[in-house]
This record gives sequence, C-alpha cells and structure tokens, in this order.
Amino acid sequence: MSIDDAAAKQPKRERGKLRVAALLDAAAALFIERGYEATTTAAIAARAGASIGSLYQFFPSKEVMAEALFARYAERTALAVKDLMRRAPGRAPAQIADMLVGLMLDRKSDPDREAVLALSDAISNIAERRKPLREAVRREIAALLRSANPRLTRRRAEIAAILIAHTLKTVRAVAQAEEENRKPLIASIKRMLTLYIADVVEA
Amino acid sequence: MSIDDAAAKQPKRERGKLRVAALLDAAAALFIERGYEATTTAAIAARAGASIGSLYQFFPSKEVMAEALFARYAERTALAVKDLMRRAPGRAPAQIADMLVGLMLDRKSDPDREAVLALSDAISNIAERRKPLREAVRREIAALLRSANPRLTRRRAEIAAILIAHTLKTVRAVAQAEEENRKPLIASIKRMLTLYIADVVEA
Amino acid sequence: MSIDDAAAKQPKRERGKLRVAALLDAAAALFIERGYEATTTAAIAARAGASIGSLYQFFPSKEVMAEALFARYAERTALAVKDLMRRAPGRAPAQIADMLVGLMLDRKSDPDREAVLALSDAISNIAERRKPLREAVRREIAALLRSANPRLTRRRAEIAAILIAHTLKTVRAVAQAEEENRKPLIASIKRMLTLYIADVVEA
Amino acid sequence: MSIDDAAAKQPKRERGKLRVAALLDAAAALFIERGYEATTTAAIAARAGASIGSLYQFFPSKEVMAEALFARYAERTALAVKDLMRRAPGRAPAQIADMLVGLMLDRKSDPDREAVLALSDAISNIAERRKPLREAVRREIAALLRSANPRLTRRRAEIAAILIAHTLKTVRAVAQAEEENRKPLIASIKRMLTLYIADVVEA
DNA sequence: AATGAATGAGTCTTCATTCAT
DNA sequence: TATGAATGAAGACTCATTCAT
Repeated sequence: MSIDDAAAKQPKRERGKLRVAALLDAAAALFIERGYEATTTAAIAARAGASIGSLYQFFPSKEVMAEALFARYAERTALAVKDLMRRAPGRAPAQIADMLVGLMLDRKSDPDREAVLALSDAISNIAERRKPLREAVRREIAALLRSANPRLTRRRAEIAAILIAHTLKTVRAVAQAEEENRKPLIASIKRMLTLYIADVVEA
Repeated sequence: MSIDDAAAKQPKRERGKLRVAALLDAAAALFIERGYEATTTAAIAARAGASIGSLYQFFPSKEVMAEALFARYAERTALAVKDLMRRAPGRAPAQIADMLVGLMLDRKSDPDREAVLALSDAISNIAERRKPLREAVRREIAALLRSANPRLTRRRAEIAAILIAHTLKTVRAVAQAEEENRKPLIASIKRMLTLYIADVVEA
Repeated sequence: MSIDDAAAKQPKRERGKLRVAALLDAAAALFIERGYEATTTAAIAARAGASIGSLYQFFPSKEVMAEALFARYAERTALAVKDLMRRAPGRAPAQIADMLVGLMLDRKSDPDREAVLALSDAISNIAERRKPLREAVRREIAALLRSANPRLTRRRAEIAAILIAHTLKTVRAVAQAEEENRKPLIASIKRMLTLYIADVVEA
Repeated sequence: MSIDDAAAKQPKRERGKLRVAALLDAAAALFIERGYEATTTAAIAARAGASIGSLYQFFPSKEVMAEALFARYAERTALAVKDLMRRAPGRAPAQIADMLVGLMLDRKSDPDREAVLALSDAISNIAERRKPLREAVRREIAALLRSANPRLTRRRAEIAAILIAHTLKTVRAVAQAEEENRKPLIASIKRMLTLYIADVVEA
C-alpha cells in the first residue's frame, strides 16, 4: 500500500496481452537460469523479443515483474488445490498421502514454480505475498484431516497441517536435488506421511 | 590449486585475527539481513569498523568471504555431529528423533547458519562445497539406523537418512517462521520422525 | 516559417477545442506542480483524460504545448493591460500605483500565469517569446508616466518603466511566499511605487 | 530528516578536498550554462576531471550536490552580510541604499550565486533551505532600520525589510537581463530605495 | 598494515515521440 | 480521429576491486 506500490499495467489490446505473457515467460526462464539478481531487465526484454521500453510499459519495475510472475503461479496453484479437495473426502491415510505428494509432483511441471522459488530471498515482501496461498493450502489440509476424523480438535489439525505442508516441500527438494534416488525417496515420503496422518487421524 | 585460487589470507597477528572475525561476523549479519547480492563489501567493512582496504587485505574477493564464512560454519557443525554420534548408539527411535531434532535446534543458535543459507543460490559452487558436509551427516544418520537394525540394507538406510536429513531442515523453517506454533510443531516433527524411524528400523 | 516550425494544430470540431483546452489546463496544472522538465507528456494526457496519441494529434511536441500555453496567457494579459490603459490617463501617482498593483493581483488569478513562470528557464526561447509582451507592458507604463508629465524624456520614462515593471513582479512573489504579511506588504509596495512615481513625474 | 537524507560525505584526505571543490566548481559552471536538469552528473565529473564514481564517492546524489553548492554559497553570503552590518549604523537613507545595492552587486561576482539561482525551481526543498539565510538578511535589514529610527515598531520594520529585500533582488535581475540599461537602472533602484527608506525611517 | 580515494562497466529506469489498429 | 503499444537513446547511480599515501 506504499505510494510506489504500482502494479503491473493490464494490457488492453491483444498485442499487449501476448507481450506480457512473453515477458513473463522470458523472466521465468531467466530467473531459473541465473537467479533474480543476476537477471537484467534488458535480458528479459531481449529474450521476449521486446524492447526494454516495452517491458517497462507493462511492468514499472523489475520487482513488479517478479510479483506478477508470482501471481500467475499462485492462481494456477490455487486451482490445483481446489481441484484436489473435490476428490479427497473419505480417503484412507495412504491415499491422502498419495494425492498430496502427487499434487506437488504435478505442480512441479509448471515452469513458473521453479522461477518463483528463485524469487524467495530476492524480494523481501514476497514472503508476505505468499502467505495467503500458504494459509489456504493449510486450511484445506486441516479440513481434510478433520473430515477424516471429526473428533480432531481444530488446533491439532492445524498443527498437523502445517507440518504436512512443510514436509510436502521436501518433495520438491528431493525431486530437484536427488535425481538418482528420486523414486525410493518419493515412496519414503509417502510412507512417512501415511504413518503420520494415520497417527493423527486415529488419535 | 590454480593461480587465482586465492583463499582468505591467514592473519599473522592477534589484531588481524580479531579483524577477520569481526569482518566475518559483519558479513554473516548482513547476508542474513539483506542477502548475499544486496550486501556490499563497503557495508561489511563499515559494520566491522574496518576500512574497505582492510577488508581486501584479508579477503581477496567477496566470494572468498562467503567461502570463509561457510568454512567456519562447517567446522562447527562437523564438531556437533561428531559429538552427537558418540552419544547415540543403542537408543530407541524416540530418543534418536529427540537427539536429531535437538541437534538442529542447537545448531540454529549459530549465527553463521542462517547466513550460510543466504549464500545458497548466490554462489553457484557453494552448493558443491556443501556437499561433503551434507553427505557426512547422511552417513552418520545411516550408520545410526544400521546400528539400530543391523539387517537394514545399506541402500535402505541411505534413502531413509536422506529423508530424515531433509525433514530435519523443517525444524529450522518451523523455528523461524512459525514462532507462535513452535512448541507443538517441534513435538509433531519428533513424533513423525519417531514413527518413521521405528518403521524403518523394525522393517 | 521553416518546415519544422510546427505550431499547435487548430482543432476543427467542438470536441477538439474542448480537448485542447483540457490538455492545456492539465499542462498548466502539472507545470506548476512539478515544473516543466519533470512533467511528462503522458501525465498531461492522463490528467486531461486523453490518450497520449490524442495529445500528439494536437501538439506536435511538448515544447509546442508550452508555447501554446504561453500564447493563451499572453493574449489574456494583453487584454488586461489594454483595459488598464483606457482608465489610466490623468491619475495621481498614488492612483497609478494602485491600478498597477491591482492589475498584478488580478492577473495572478489566471492559473496560466504561474504555469508560464515555470516555463521560464525550461525553454530557452520562451524568454524570447516573452519579450514582446514585456516590452508592450513597459511601453504602456512609460506612456502613462509621460502623459502624467509630458516633459519627461523618453529615456527617463523608459528606465523608470523598466524598474516599475520589475517591482511589480514583487507583487506576485509577495502574494505567493508571504501569505501572513500579504496585506501590509502590498500596501508597502504601493507606497514605495507612489513615492517613486511621484519622484519621477515631478522631476 | 527523511531516511535518505544522506548528506555530502566529508573528504578526509587533501586529495579528496580538492576533488570536492573541483566537482562543486564544475557543477556551478554547468548549472549556469545549461540549468540543473540539463546538466548530467557525467558532465560534471568530466569537467572536474574526475570519474563518475569519484563524484558519487562524495555526493550520494545530484540533488545533494546542489545542496552542497547552496551551502557553500550561503556561507559566503552570511559572511558578507555580517561584514556589511558592522559598517552600517548611523548612516543616512541614501547611504544605506547604496550599501545594500553595493552588497548585491558584490555578491553577484561569486560564481556560485548564479548557479544557485539555476537551482531554484529544480530542487523542491531548496526553498526551505534558503529560508534561514533569507530571514537572517531580513533581520539585519530590520535592525538597520530600527537603529536609524528607534521609534519604529518591530512590525513595521519587519515589513519594510521584507520589501527592501525583495526589491534588492531586482538588482540581480536588472544586472543580468538589462545590460544596456544597467547603470541608470541601478541608480533608479537606489533612488527608489532611498525614497522608501527615508519614508519609513522618518515616519 | 591501514586507510580512503579512484575507477568505469554495468544496471535499472525514464520519456518524448512514432506507429499500427 | 482515437487509442495504446513500441522504441531506444540517455541518465542517475552502484559496487567490486585497485591504488596511492
């Protein structure tokens, strides 16, 4: 809400929409390749086949680009989570673990995801921006647990949801860093989550 | 061993050692506050009460500073892990989980730790440098598991160790981001690890 | 009369005239608020509720806008001066001082005036453009003095007119910067001018 | 007092002092030649025989340069005014007018003066910064008037001082813009001021 | 050793103006 | 005519690193 909190300008013409998408794609690719700091706005524009002025027509600053990229990613994620929840109720712990890990693996295929990660420590308030998304996910997981065991207190479900969400991040780390062990690791994560969810739900 | 493989110069006098320590402390604090890229060598020198010239007397480049910081951290961590292992053999899963989580909480008090994390995506080969330390930790955890259940295959122990190590990182994340829920979350992590370790060990 | 001597295009339809007026009003307001250099053509268009393309439809350059603004102001000023002169002949020094100061105060209410001042050092040849207006005013004042004292040499009247004109500018400065002292200051200026005019006329 | 209210860094070595002076001289010259906006920091550095980095070593922004230039000018002016006041008491109106106009003409020879004028509308708060100087001058003039006529009320002296100070600015304007009429105009200003001062003092 | 000045390539961003629809 | 996208030269400023004292 600060004064220079200018947001990305919405393009009004078709040409503009294509530009914005191309710029965002280029930014995502470069943020992944080089990191946020090392990526120059000139490079983004060049890769998108646009002039630097064109970039600034839509994004008043490099930081706003990052935010726009995050918004695009958050929107897609929210959709995926919503979709998951439609299919979840009434499942056994092992199935739930499966679905959650599956969601993470699916989402990993979104090229924006990795780019958004490169943003984490680059933009100070991206952490704040990410909060609503994170909390939505937690709420959904907590609801899932309580639908599996209605006697679970709200508080306990909440704590468990936080831990499960954190653990799910491991899926991403594992999928990136440990390519040669990926499969058994994914299986192990599912196993660990299954044990934990069962423990929580049957408490 | 190449020519430009310059490392931090070892200070010869007491005064020099203090300077180096002060510079590393300042760098650590600033890397945490602003990140690696956003921290200027001038700011490091200023916070350490030294001149910029003095900084370059001991560290031939900003990158070398980062490496020196990492080395200081790795050394302390190695000591802590070694110490843990001396006390570990013959414990039950719950105790092992306790000790591992306790180690993370202990190590968190080292101000270098967070700073080293800020280095991750800043310096490409810091990831490489970190590998040996990470693998040492994994080896120790795997050994622990196999000492608890000698029939465990090397491979299974290794996979489990990787997952446990990843999960331990959650301790740090939790301790930072979720202050109000810290205690129940730590307890939950211990519970989840206990369940998983028991599952692995009793397989 | 050179080829690139492009002036503001005369709008043909009513809608165009309104647009031009709105653009000039917006420009005037922004020049006052931010100065000529700091005002962007985009901001002018935006405040006038027009598109940037529309602005350039009527004004081929930012400089031409400034000139058009000046022209609008000069026209109004010339009318006011002409009107003054009709009522001036045969008055006593104190009355003349009164009328001149009154004219300045009147003209101050024209929002273009302040804007035109913001143009002074921004556009080099605006000083040139201003010359004819300035000299017309001086001629009128000189004529006034000589009608009050026909024996006054042309030269003396001219010098006095220049000084009086300069002093009249003080009215504007005073009215802007010294709000709390405005009234006595205006009175003092009138007194000073009265003394001086009397001195010149009775010489 | 805002956060980024960084001031010019004081040089600590002789070399630095020379640099700062050279940069300020270059800035003054260029501000006069081209105006504040049109002067680039690169041009200032070049004219001073310094690198652009060297300029920013001492002046964190172009605006701070302008402020430093103003400070240098204000200091010199304050000295001149103080000196004047030492010689002023007990003089007749004509002599006082003479001295005041003389002061303006003297100060005009300071190359910083004209540069400072080019700053007026460029830097928003320069008006604020100028206030103390302006008020000091007014106080001195008011004191002068009251020493000439002790029965003058504080208020009346103050108002008269403001008007006199404003009128003195005319000296500068005249000296610049009306070169061919300078002499008789200066004489006329002295005459007008003499009349006015006498009127005030003998009231 | 210590200090602080010097360097300049490189970065983000701006903005008057032109063009395509 | 109206609109909004496109352009790119230019400008303020940064910062790791080197040098002179």
